[in-house]
Amino acid sequence: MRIGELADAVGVSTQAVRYYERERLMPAPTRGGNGYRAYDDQAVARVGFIRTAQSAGLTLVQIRSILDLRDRGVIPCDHVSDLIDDRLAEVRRRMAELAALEEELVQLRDRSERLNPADCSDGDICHIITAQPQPQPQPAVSE
Amino acid sequence: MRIGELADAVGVSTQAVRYYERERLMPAPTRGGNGYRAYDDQAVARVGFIRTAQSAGLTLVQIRSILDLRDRGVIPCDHVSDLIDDRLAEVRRRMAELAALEEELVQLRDRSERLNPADCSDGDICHIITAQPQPQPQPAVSE
DNA sequence: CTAGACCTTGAACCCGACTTCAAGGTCAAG
DNA sequence: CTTGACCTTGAAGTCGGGTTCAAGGTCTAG
Repeated sequence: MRIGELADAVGVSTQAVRYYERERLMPAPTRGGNGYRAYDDQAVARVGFIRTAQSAGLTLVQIRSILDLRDRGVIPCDHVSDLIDDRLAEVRRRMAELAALEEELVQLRDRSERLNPADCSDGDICHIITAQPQPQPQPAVSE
Repeated sequence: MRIGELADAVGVSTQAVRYYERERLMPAPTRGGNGYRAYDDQAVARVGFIRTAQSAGLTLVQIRSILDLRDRGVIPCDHVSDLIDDRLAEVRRRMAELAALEEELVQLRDRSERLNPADCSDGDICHIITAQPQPQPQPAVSE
């Protein structure tokens, strides 16, 4: 199987497959006489695993740590379990942040409906969003 | 007021202030005889506005669009209102995504507790995370 | 007069997961 | 024999919001 077929089979780009190889998530494949990469079904499973793990929100570094264990013959389940727990905690933290942000946005929106734009004085930029006192340097809620 | 005082007053770094100037969120300030930037209270309010808008999750490009209107003498409230609505929709979309991801992770975690690592065959990488059929190329849930 | 705390500039670097570009080699069909 | 679809490599670009580095100039206190 060539790289394009592998990529099509899993639904990723060929560049992504080469990228995984560079990043050592995929082993260097055997090569045909023409220098083309040759893959077997295991490679399909491996790229599939990578994508599934990614869809669970694991980073490529984390996924590589799983694959490294596997390649060294260690059953990675305990490690995977830890990573899932970490990720779950992170997702919940993030959800809480977003919930707080949502509330703030709803308040801003309500305010924008209550206030008359004509009252927006020249002194401030916009009366909907007004500068808050800066207790801690709040680096903003990133995505 | 010099740049360090402005930065301290708002709680940002001096580099961030210069960055806002480069990105045209802050106008080029007047300069003292020594070439130092000189700011007034309006500048403090403006940087404060930027940070507050950022904490509502607006991007610098969006914030600049607000400031541009203001600088051209247009009351930006309607535009701000639209941006807030957009952002709110985005946050809610994101929360829904995260909720789905959370559920997936909980299922994975439950599975990891049910399954015995010893049953993890050599054929797959890890029996907790198994490749799913790939209907649409799922580019993973990004943060 | 010198130390140190400020200020100036431009350029490079950071994160992650790729994509894009450039410049070529290979192979099957017509 | 050419077209076009594949494949190869390495380097660079993308996104956002800055930070870090390098190499200086300025000002104030002691």
